[in-house]
Formats: sequence, structure tokens, C-alpha cells
Amino acid sequence: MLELAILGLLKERAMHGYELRKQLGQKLGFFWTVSFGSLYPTLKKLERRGVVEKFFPGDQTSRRKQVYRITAAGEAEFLELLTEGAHSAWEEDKFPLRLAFFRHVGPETRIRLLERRKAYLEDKLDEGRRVLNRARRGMSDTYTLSLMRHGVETTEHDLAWLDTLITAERATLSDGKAAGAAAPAGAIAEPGAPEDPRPTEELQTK
Amino acid sequence: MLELAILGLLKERAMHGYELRKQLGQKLGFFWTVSFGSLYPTLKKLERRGVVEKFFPGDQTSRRKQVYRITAAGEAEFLELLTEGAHSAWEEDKFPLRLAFFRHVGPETRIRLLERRKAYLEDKLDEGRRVLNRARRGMSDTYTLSLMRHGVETTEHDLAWLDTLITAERATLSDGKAAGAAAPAGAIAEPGAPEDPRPTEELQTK
DNA sequence: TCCCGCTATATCGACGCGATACATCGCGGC
DNA sequence: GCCGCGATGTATCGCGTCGATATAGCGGGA
Repeated sequence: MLELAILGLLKERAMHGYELRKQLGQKLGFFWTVSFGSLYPTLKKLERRGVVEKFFPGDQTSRRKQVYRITAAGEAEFLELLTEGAHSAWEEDKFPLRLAFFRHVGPETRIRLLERRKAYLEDKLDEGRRVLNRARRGMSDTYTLSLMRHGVETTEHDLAWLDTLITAERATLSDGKAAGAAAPAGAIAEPGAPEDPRPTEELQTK
Repeated sequence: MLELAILGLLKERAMHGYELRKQLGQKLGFFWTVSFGSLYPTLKKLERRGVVEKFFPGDQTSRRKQVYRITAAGEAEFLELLTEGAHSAWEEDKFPLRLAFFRHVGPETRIRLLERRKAYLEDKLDEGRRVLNRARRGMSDTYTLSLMRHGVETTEHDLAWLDTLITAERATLSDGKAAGAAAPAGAIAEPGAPEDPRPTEELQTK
């Protein structure tokens, strides 16, 4: 949910609410657009829980531009949400959100999450095909039928895309091993580089 | 929203809540799964508003099988919701729902709705491409980029599908006119054949 | 100077979701 | 014969998100 998105963005750099929304729009605009009605209450809740905190880089005394920063507890919760997190329902339609923060976890975890997603889509595809075939021999108007066909095609396209991601990930894994890299990386991002020098660098509003 | 779905299904035949959910799962399972937590309250609200009514209040004293039926007012509201309805936001991600009831409106209305959807997706695609290009020349990790690319591709696929629907619809229109059919049909389903089983007949993907 | 549009924070009501509870029915196993 | 269990069926609760809206400082252009 929103918490994961906020923590993920704040992990990359400190921001205020308005900016969080803009960044999220850039990253996930295709799939999701957060509303302020969700953002600000959630931000407050996160602050109360101690996973983010207000951060004043200087003279800002007035109530203007509330910059937030992630805490250590927040970092932990972020990884928890990203890699585990309640399965089944909500996690699946927020998969793009997880993917957007993939660089914060190790290759093994990435593959695990990709495979889980793949299994889910395969189930959905099977079910879709079954319903489609049942509908074909029977009534059902043209539009419903076309809708079902399109759904099946879209899911097939998604699966093909997932496969390319998995393939690329496995290649990365082999390369790393072949090159003798010392990064098995349990299930978490490489501990040697938690502050990747340039996660965003160029991002300013304008 | 849910109201449109309920009215549309009840227009086809009287049903009770549980059955509504099942039917909807069949028609739109790929895009949407209604929950009882939405269904029953909405059903009650619709009854209070007088657009649906209980059908078998007779001997049933206990809470068992409450069959609902659409009223004349409901029919009117259904068409209103289907063809007009608050634009911009919610209507767009519920487009499949509209399509599922397309056979209840005339070809001109169908084309109008399809064109509107197309314009929306074209806007989204342009915006997506712009963000993608900006992200390409700059930072952004592999995953975010792949996500954006996939979003663009999916939208292109959706647009292509829409085009086949529009083409087929125009063909139907010409055929009807060429055959001298007496159905200009203002903007509403042909009154002579409200239960036309197959509006276009031949539309299959390949 | 005044107005407009962007930045920025905040709240409200509505609504759909998932979980849960609670009945009834039918059917197959033992 | 009766027992359990899964499918049918209705209903409610809390929560998270949404869209609309309010407010206010800010900078730029006519």
C-alpha cells in the first residue's frame, strides 16, 4: 500500500508530501495516482509510528514545507513490506509498486517475487481461459466475449514480460557468480552498499 | 460503479445478491471481483431509491433468498449511467463494465463511448511516452524503466484492440444503412429489439 | 497593482474491500 | 441414520483510498 511507496521514496531521499506525490506520479503514473486524501493522513500515521520523522534542514520554523526523512525502523519496515507483506489479494495488484523498488533487494529475492507473481498470473490466465471457453459455447454477446479475449491476451503479454525479467535476473546472478563477486546477499540488499552513491541525483522539480 | 453493474444484470433477469456476484465474476472476473461488503449495502440503497424492488416477499419470513428485480425507473437510470455518467476519473477504469453492457445501447452511442475511451488512452500513452523519454536520458534504474516500457506497450495493445472494436462497429452501421434498416436509433437501444442477442455477430480477434 | 496559477498542507464524506459472523441446505461417508 | 462439511445466502464492521474542497503563501505577467 501507500506505506511501502512512501518509505521507498523517502529511503532514496528526504521529501515533503507534495513532492512524494509528484515522484510517485513519475514512477508509477501508469498504474497509480495517489491522492492527498490518502497521502497526508498516512504520512502522519507513519510519523506517529516512528518510521519516518520530520526533518528541518535549516531555518524552517514556520509551518511550511514539512520535510520527512526515513528512520532506521522505517528502513526495516520497508524491506519487510517489500519482500514479505500480506500475500494473496492486495499485494498482487500492487506488484508494479514492488517492482519499482526492486533495486533495494538482492537477486534471489527478486527472482522469488517474480516467480510468485508469475504463478499468480498463470492461475488467473487458466481461470480466464476456462471461463472464455465456457462462454464461447453458450450465449454471451460479442462484447463480453471480446472483453474476455482481450483480458486473456493482456495476461499473456504480462507473462511474457515477466519471463524476460526473470531471464535477465538469472543472467545477472550467473554473471555475478562467474565473476567471483562476493555477494550471495542472503535475501537483502548487499550490505556493502546501503547508500548507493547516486540513487536519484538528478530529480529536482526543475 | 457497482450500481451500473447491478442494474445491468437485473435488467437481463431477476436475481438475488449471491447470484449477482457470481454472474459478475463470470462477466468481468478478469478486471473486477465485487465483495459482499459492497454488494448488499448497495442493493439496499438501490431498493430505497426505488430503482430495484424485492420480487418474492411472499412466504419467506426468514432471511433467505431475497430476489430483486429492476423497475422502470431503474431501466432509465441504467441507460443514464451507461451512456453519460460522471466523466474523467472513475468512469475510465470501469470502462470494461460499460463494454459488458454495450448491447443495450445503439451503435452510435457505442462508437461515441469507444472514441472517448480511445482519446483517453491516447492521452495516457502520450504522457507515458514523455515520462519514459525523460527517464531514459537520466538516472532511473532498470526496473522502473522496464515498468514504464511495459505500461506503454500495454496501452498500445489496448488501443489496437479498441480500434478493432470501432472498425467492427462502423461496419455494422454501414451494413444496417445499406440494408435499408429503419434504425437511426437516437442514442438509445433500438426500442423494437431491446433483447437483441447478437449485435455484431462477427468480431473475433483472428 | 491585481489576478492567476503553482506549491503546499489538510480535512471530509463516500465508497469499495476483506474479514467475519451466522444461518440453511444438500450430499456423501461411515 | 446421522454427522460433518462445503456451498449457498445475507449481513455488518473497520479500514484504506478516493475525489472534492478549503486555505494560504508564492512568483510572474498584463
